[in-house]
Amino acid sequence: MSPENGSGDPLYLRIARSLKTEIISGVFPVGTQLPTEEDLCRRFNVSRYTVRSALGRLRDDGLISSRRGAGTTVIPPPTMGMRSFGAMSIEDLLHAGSGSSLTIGHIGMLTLDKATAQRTGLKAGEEWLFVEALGFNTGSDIPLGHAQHYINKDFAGVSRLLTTHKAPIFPLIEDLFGVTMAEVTQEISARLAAGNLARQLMVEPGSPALEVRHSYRLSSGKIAQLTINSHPADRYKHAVTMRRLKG
Amino acid sequence: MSPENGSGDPLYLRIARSLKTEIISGVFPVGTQLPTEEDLCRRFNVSRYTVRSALGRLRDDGLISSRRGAGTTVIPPPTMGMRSFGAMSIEDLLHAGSGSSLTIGHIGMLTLDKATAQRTGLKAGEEWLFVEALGFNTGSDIPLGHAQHYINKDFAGVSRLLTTHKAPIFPLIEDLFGVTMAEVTQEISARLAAGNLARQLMVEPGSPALEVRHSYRLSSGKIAQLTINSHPADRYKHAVTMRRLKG
DNA sequence: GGTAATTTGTCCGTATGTATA
DNA sequence: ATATACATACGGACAAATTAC
Repeated sequence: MSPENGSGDPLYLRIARSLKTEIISGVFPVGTQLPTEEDLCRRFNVSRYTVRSALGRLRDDGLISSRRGAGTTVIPPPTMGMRSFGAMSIEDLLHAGSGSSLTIGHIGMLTLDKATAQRTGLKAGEEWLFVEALGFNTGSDIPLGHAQHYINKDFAGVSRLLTTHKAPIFPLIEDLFGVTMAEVTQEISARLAAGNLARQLMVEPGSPALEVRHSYRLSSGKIAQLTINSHPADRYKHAVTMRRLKG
Repeated sequence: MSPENGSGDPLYLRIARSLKTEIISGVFPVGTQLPTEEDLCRRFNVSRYTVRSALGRLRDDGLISSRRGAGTTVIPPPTMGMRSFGAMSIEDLLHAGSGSSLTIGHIGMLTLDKATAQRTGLKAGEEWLFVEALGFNTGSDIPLGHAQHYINKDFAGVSRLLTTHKAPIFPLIEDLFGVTMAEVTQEISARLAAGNLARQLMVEPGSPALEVRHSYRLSSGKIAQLTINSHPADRYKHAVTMRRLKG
């Protein structure tokens, strides 16, 4: 097929990427129709099966919607409101209140050593953008929490925006790179604050802390961002209220 | 394919439903392998395309996971499965706590003293049904967590059902008394296990623990049930995975 | 450790059904 | 009613990852 062949990815993924790029770049604006599957078959010189696999991927990403008889339409990106969740992270707390501040302690590329790989579940030797920050209530010198962000190097370009940014990072990545987080996993566990963490949080070593992890996955399964927030137990509680929805 | 056509649904959906029922009913327990695609083709007398469509549906539902070369595995349900962003439903709580057993340590009416009232947020002097229990993984002697349930005395009648009951209590109350929980609040915090709790959980005093509280409110605003679960940090992690809706 | 068998992933061509325009 | 375009379904083939020997 076409000579541009970036990687060893399967055909349908390359086609999906190709179409995605065109959608994002405005070749197929929101609301317009994509070419028919048969047209796409001819254009990419592949079978309809492959085209449908590619379109299925874009559907999973929430970029398009297909209807039998009618064609395939580019739909507006779903702005997902993670905030309806309650306060999920330092950023959410800071963002919500506007009465809070963030100080970034470290930012830069990091090659994961074995210990870090073990702790994060990422692969040792890989390179990630690493951002470390402390969150405060304004006027207070006592940190509310400590955050470590590991950002896929493909999206390391967000780093230049982070120094002035207080909101969650993942919408920034979505906007900037035109990708969509397909899956977010949240893990909450208890731990003890010791050593460096205790010092930064200004608590006694051995005092309890709440660790909240978020991993953001693209539809490809690739992890775009991993965030680890640590909060002293007496300064943070993770609360969610659910209501039964009635139609 | 076959002449009998229970519903107007496409083949692959009927097969997906069929497999889903078998997974849920325990024909294919969590951790086991599903039959190979070829086997399923023979069993349902359909093409591999159709079987793969059905399996794809189960994958989207988070029931199975397939790996090339290795087969298709039934995976454990996320502790709480949310299907869409921002819309967490009470029903998701129903799936909590499968594959575990419960031993009830204490059960009876309790008049709250000041300390307990302070700790629970309930009013001192009120009378509640108090149930204390330890949760285990089936086959294990090491407790997964410790639970305290405070149940509104209006619903104390559930107590006689609890000795044999393993699932969450609130659906039981709903069934038995014909009421509906309108709102559930979940609060997660970190604490240290000490004294009695450490002893019951069989951990060193001073080790970190995760405390998960659920309060169940009726539409009247009355609290029907309050549950406090305490888990050793290394035995329990609170995980939620959120996915975008398909189709 | 290497080879063969197994099993899922990808891709093709074709055909028919069904909702939409 | 007709044409269009997506949805479903079949069969065959090879590739790639894993497992078993």
